[in-house]
Amino acid sequence: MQKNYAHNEYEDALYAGWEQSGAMRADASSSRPPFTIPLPPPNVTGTLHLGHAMMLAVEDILIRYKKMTGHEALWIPGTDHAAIATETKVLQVLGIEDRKQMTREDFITACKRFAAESQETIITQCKKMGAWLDWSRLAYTLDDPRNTGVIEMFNRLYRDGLLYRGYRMINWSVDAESVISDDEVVWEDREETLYYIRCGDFIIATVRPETKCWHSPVVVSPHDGRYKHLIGTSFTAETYAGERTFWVVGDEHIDPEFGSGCMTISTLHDLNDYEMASRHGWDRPQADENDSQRLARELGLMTPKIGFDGKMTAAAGLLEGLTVTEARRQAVEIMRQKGLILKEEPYTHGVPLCSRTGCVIEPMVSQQWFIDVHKEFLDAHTGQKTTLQRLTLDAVKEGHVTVIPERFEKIYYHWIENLRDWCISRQIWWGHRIPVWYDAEGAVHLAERIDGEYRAPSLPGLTQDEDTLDTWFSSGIWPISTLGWPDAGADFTQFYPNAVLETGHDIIFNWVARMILMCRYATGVYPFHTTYLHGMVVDERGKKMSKSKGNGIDPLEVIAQYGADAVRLSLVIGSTPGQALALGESKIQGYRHFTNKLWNASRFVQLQLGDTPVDLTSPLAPQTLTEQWITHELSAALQSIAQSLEAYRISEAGDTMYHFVWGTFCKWFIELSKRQVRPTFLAQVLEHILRMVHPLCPFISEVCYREVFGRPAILCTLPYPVLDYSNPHAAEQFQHVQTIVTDIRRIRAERNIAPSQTLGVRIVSHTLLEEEALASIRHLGRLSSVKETVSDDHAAQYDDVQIVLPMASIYLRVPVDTDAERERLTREITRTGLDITSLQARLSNAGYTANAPAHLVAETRQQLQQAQATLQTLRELLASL
RNA sequence: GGGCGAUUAGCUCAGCUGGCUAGAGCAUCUCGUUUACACCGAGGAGGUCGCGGGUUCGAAUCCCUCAUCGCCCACCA
Repeated sequence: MQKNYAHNEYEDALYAGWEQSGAMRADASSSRPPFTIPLPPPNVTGTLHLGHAMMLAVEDILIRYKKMTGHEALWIPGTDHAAIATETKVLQVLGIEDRKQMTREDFITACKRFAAESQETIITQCKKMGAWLDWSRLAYTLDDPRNTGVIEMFNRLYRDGLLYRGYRMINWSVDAESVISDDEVVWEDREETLYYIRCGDFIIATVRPETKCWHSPVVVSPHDGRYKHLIGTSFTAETYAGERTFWVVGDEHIDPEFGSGCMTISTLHDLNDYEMASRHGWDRPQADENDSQRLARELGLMTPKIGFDGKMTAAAGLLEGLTVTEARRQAVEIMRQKGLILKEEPYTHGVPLCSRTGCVIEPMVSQQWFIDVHKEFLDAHTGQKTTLQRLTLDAVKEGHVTVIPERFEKIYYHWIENLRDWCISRQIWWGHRIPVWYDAEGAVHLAERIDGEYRAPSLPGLTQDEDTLDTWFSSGIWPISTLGWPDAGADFTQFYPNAVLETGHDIIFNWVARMILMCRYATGVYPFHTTYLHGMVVDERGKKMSKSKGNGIDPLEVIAQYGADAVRLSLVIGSTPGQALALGESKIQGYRHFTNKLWNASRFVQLQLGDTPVDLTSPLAPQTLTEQWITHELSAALQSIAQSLEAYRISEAGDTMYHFVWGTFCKWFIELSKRQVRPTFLAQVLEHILRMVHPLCPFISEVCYREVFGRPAILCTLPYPVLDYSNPHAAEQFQHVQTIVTDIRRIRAERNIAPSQTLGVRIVSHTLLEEEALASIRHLGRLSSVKETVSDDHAAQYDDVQIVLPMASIYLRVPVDTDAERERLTREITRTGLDITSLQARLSNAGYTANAPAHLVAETRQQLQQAQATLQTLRELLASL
């Protein structure tokens, strides 16, 4: 073995070996208990970022651990076609502005080609992290089996009456030329101008002057003394687009304090205005209409001012055809000239933006497909009436799905309780085309399933809906579609429901909630029992990483530099679910040192072992006290790690592992092995450690295993080590050894005594140390001799430096520097005195002795006794100097 | 506007249901070429646990007020 671990020489080859072995493939006919994780599918067009790296690390640790503890672990990889994201990217690559410059067929071909090329990239990159994925089950949201699932889901919802097509106000992304869901809208505070515009005798305040070009009600508060007597009157007034008719209406929505206390409305371009219009019955013909409703109808209040191309319509008069931005500029200019603008003031407010393209969202009214989440239907699985909303809420409320961390449950409830119908149609081309065909009368026909495959209905003269499905529709059935649903094959039977869904907390709504909704609806069983939400990875100063800021860490670069294991540890240790993780390169470097440490520990074992064969099948049989102690510690560490992992406390498990390997095994046990060693035992301990470390550090653990034991094992297929060994006596002995050795070392450091200079030492202890413990002290403390007695009858030898410990006094035979010694003793006395004061205070408190648990009180008493004895000895020492 | 989280050593963070002198890693200081490792070893320094109250025998931990930072939801003509 070389002196340093060269990860680059091993990682890719190891991964290739795992793949070729076939061991990554899960067996659907296995009798072992299943443990399934669906990999949250990265976008096909994406490249690996730290969020993916975090996800892969966490899930891989769980999968490997579960596999090693006797589960049939299945981790299904896949990618997402990422509808709008991919379209945007493909348009960029093709260098065209609008998909309509191509035929639908050609554009989709271009998307397919791009997706296919891209997918290879992300898959290769996932492998770099060491992910134990079952590539034989690789899925893609747009492949045939998943397509079947999508259509099946659509048809079932339709037949249960849970899908409807209707006109609604939606978020229109002008650049994507599509509706997008509320979750794809991001709000940004922008400083714009609030214009005060003359409208007859009224002054209206608006940030959207370009929309003030059409007939409209002037809406005022019904309680506003300034205007309420005018309600019901009408008038004509000048707008930038010419003379229009206005009529005064009262509505509670108006805040008399804001702006001028009145406004005109744009029914088709603002949600509140649209709702107001429908509240007042302006949006449809009324049987017994009032003046306001008549005007609305006659003057065409429901006339669009902005088209789906983002340009002004004929309603804008001479500004027809301009973009909204340009129209705003020119409208203001015209109104200024006409003297209609009375005041302009800066105004900061939230502006809705498209998260995919960054353009401003135009609220528009259009015909879309929706999932009705509030409608009651008969749940085929329970025979009960319910709603999709209720099913989704019950998932967490009734404990079918546990959310980690718990606080996200509240957030989940809040969101589901306010759940709105889900708009699932998109006006883009890349994705699952809505599986609906219309006949000449507009009646809906669904796809027909023949020989397991869905086909267009056989009736002639049908046309398919032009739109595609929201990308989250196919992601929503991911936990079942990856297992072959709607067919209840071996995979579905064996591996459903999934165990854990692990993802970032940013997509709890648009993904997690929707999977719960769809999968429970489709199968009657909730799709996973645990949702683990990892935190977002941010930079060292807590800022979001982004390419534009240049503060991002590229996982591939750091993997190349420090190794995948180090990257994994740095993402997992010190990271709390749901909590942002600040990651800097120094942290990764730190864990690189750890992997190198493990490498060198293995190297030491290899050197000790030579050609001696090791029987790795026989159980660990400690003989000496030292061996008993390390076995005890190893057993405790294994138990602790298992407990942590079972409870999804991965950081805690990593921390325990790290400290056992470095702090206990390397720092103490290997050093002790240099005095006396049984190489086969040492090797066996290492072998346990490598298996223990494997889920966290799959590469280095396996490399070391092969190097030391000379056999090409795949650690993931071996059992996770379990030791049921406890030896409190050995543990206590070495607790003393460690304390005493540390104190001796401190004195050496303080007195500048060279390590090469050996010292004599005499220990007077209350609990006798075993011969082996004494020998260990002699070895680690670099001592020439160690003597031990129980009685302190030689305490008079004050030419020695005496260290006073609770369980022993240690006499170090070194030249005494009186001044230094006085200083040290005074310091010790002060500290012990403080301890005594605090212990006495605690014990003299009647409440403490009465209320605290008995063992705590007894412990305190004992501590006080020891401290008092220590103080006594220290004082005598000081006095004798 | 509503909600959630964070605030602990110079930096990044642990600290689970209240109970040992509040812990790690990195950085820093001193010493060190002891037959795995300088990507190392030994030792040290460094914290009134954001502020102020409260509950309790006992609070970093539970409750309240405030402050700062961050996130989420809703949304303002």
